[in-house]
Amino acid sequence: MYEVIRKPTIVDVARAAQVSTATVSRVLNGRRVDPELVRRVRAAAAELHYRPNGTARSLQAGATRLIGVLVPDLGNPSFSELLRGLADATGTHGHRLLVADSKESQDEERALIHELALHCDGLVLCSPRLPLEELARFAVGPLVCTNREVGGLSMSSAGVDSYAGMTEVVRHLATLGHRHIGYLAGPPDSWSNAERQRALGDSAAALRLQVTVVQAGSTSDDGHRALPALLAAGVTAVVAFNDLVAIGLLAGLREQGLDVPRDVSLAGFDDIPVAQFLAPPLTTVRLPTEEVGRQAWELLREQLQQAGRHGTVRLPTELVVRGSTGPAPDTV
Amino acid sequence: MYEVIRKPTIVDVARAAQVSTATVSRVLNGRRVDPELVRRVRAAAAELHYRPNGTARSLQAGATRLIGVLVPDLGNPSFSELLRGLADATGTHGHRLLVADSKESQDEERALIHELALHCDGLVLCSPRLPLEELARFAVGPLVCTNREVGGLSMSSAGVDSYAGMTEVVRHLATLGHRHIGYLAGPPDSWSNAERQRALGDSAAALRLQVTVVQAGSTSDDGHRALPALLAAGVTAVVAFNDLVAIGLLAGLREQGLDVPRDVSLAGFDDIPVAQFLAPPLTTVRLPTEEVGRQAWELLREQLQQAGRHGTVRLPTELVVRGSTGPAPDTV
DNA sequence: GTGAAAGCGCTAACAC
DNA sequence: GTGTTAGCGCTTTCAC
Repeated sequence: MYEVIRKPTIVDVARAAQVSTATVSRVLNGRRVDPELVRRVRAAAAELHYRPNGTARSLQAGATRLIGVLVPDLGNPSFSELLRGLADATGTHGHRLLVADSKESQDEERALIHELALHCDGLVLCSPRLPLEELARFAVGPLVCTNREVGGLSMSSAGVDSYAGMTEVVRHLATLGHRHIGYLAGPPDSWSNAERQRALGDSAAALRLQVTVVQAGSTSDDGHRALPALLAAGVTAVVAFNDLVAIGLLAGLREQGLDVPRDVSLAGFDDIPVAQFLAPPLTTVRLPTEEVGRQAWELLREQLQQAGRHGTVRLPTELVVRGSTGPAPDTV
Repeated sequence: MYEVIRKPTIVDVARAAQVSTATVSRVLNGRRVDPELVRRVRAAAAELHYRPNGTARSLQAGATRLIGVLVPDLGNPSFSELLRGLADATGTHGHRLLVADSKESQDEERALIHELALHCDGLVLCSPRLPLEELARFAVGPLVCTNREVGGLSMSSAGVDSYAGMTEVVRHLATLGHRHIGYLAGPPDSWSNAERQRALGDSAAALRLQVTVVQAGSTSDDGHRALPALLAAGVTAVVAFNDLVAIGLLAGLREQGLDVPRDVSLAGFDDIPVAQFLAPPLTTVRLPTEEVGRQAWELLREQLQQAGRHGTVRLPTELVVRGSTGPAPDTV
């Protein structure tokens, strides 16, 4: 008996079991087959350490059961959470995730979308940074964007209502007596950021508040760096693009000997797990990020079942008031 | 001109360009071809919106350029970081990541490994929870484990030197005068946890320190819940399985009116990004997690190039002393 | 330099 | 029930 060097195929199993490849296939896929033959096939497969080739199956089936996911930054906990929701939902339907990180680069994003599309049945683009008209070109296959408006294009969209969330947090701050609010802006290409900034502008106008926008980013370091500009502006409350940014700012304020919320109130977006454990616990707009992932899969599944059937899901946010926001300090 | 309903294949392009499929293939893959034909093929491909089928390519090539990655919890920032390193490294070699989350379940882990293996050229198992002997059965293809000893088995291993890290942090605490140290243990199946606990035991014995181990887990909630047991034991310093757990405990201590580090010193593992922004900033054992991901790819790549060629990489840790550890309180 | 044809490993008609 | 065979879409000899 000679060792098979190359990986055993269904042909090898068939030969060893003295049956046809069709029978092997049937046994492997649980079709009705004579018990004796089942036994022989099973034995041969085990003997040869046979493992079916997924690629060949996919080619034959015309589908890979792979879903491509593109995120701007794998390190951001809020994308991890989305990924988790997505992995969970797709997993129950036997689909797996092909994950790529565009590192906030539009060029990478473009290249990766092209590449992922070759291997996947559908694509989920998380907070894509590419302009809408360019995204439209990829809408040839099943496609869902998260946290990104898609206009009337033939793709689906799942996201949260950032506008309402921001409106709510601004109202909360206004109620506490704050008249000058700072905003630590997120990545310039981020649609969520634009949406939050727009809501802030609208709310501030309606409530006659002053607003100072400082460009930050999406990480704690970005928030930390933004402190000086914020202090110079003389705001009494700050809303950060996300919790990570808020955390960086919080640390900076503490280093300056400023107390939160006595001297400055602070709120974030996301409600990442650590938010509640900070000192003070962070007031934040909770986003159902994991649920966005699950909804994205549902939308994609609809497209998979019936091409061209796209929809939009916008999930509500919830203001979680904790210790980092308080009454505005008395002003002279 | 009728619309092609099914996706256009290389045959459609060949027909439209009046050339053979071989020529189309050559053009697509940048082989030498008559410029005029190149033009025609390009035009036809564009006209038909042709996209090559990645599955067919993979089948023909005998490789998918897909790497399966299994993590116990996608929500844990330290796995995100590893994923990032891995995505980065594999990406530069044209490989993509097939990601699955076992949710800390051994059954899921087993099932997912089987499934991933069908579609991938190689596997990276992050902190696998399955017993070693079972893992060995999967070592038929290229395989790398992270943060897991693999004995003499035919697989590679990339990880950090948890033992040395724990030894260092214990010495640090002993130097500060602590004589009774608490350990918030991680997931029971985690090899890293076992390693850290072993190091703690050894160090404590050498330094004649008392140790109290409290079972926690890997999340902040786990750390938070462990507080009562720890207080009852009367420790003056605590080492947590990871930073997340430490954060939960830190919040709990604060709620009890206890000051860190005046009343209790606290240290974690990982040095996740928020660690430095906490109040007080967290003393922790920094693990080069992203680098572990990169090294895992290098080890896998070696196996891909030459079957059976496995190795082990153990990266050094670094104690980062911040504000959460201080002198032991005077004891009566 | 180009085309015809074989074949990657599997499944699904289709005959028997 | 089981075997034979034709593909799935692509790349790659091998002739020409």
